[in-house]
Amino acid sequence: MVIEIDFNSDDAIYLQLCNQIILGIATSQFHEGEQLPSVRTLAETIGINMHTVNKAYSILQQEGFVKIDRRKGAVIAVDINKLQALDEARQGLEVVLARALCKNISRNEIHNLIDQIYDSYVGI
Amino acid sequence: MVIEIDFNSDDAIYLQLCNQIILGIATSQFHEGEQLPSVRTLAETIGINMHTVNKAYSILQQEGFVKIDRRKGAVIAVDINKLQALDEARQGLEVVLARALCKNISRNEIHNLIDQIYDSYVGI
DNA sequence: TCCCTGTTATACCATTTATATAACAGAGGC
DNA sequence: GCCTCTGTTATATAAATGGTATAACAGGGA
Repeated sequence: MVIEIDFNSDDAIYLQLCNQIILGIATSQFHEGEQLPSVRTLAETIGINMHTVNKAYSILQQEGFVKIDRRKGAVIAVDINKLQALDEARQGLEVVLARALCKNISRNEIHNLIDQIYDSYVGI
Repeated sequence: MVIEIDFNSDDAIYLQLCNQIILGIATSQFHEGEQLPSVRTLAETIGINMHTVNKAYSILQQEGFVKIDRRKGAVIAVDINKLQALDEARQGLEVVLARALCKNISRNEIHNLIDQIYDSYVGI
């Protein structure tokens, strides 16, 4: 999977890294058990510091998307905690929906966006 | 409207302030044309610095939620740019949905969350 | 033994966040 | 005119964050 970092983004590099990898898992570009590049090689590939990659991996581990093994490095291993995941999804949606509602975006328009994005992730 | 700031939050104070006010608009606790407290009084009320409030108001102005008048201060004035708003909503949803999909949250569960949140905002 | 892995520690610099003062200009009320 | 309210602007400071740069350590595989 190609990981792209926008160095002009407002988002921190380690956050973009996290999001890209999560997106990769969601779109089946990364599959359970697959090894991610080592912190040193990925840092070299992208052209950033080792510690920045390490920070991203550590957060992904903490959030239950990978497990880190001293031998193999970071391995995709999604830990499912449905209740917690639902709660986090709700919190994220609340922020997005408040903005959308202010801007006169209808409930249906949001539902349509959801379907579009889900389709693009899982394949139609 | 009561504005609550969590000083232990990871989110910056000015960001929490923005989100609270946007939430207030979405839930009709603030209505078009209503004046927000002056930067000094709101800062005093919350117990933070004037410039922190000023930063939040400036961002809200930039994002098209308020207009700032030297005489009246910040006034709720939502500027509707549907295309841009839809695009921003999509970007926000993409991040939330990627995480949700990884954690085995179904499309229907998301749709239900959307309905719940929308209902809680506009009143059933 | 050598090399690869993550881990840890330290230092450094730039940016961001938040605070603290201070002063300025426009507008409204008296 | 005077006072007071608005936002605006300019500094300065302290703390936290983001990112980089080195270096060294320990575990495991070839």
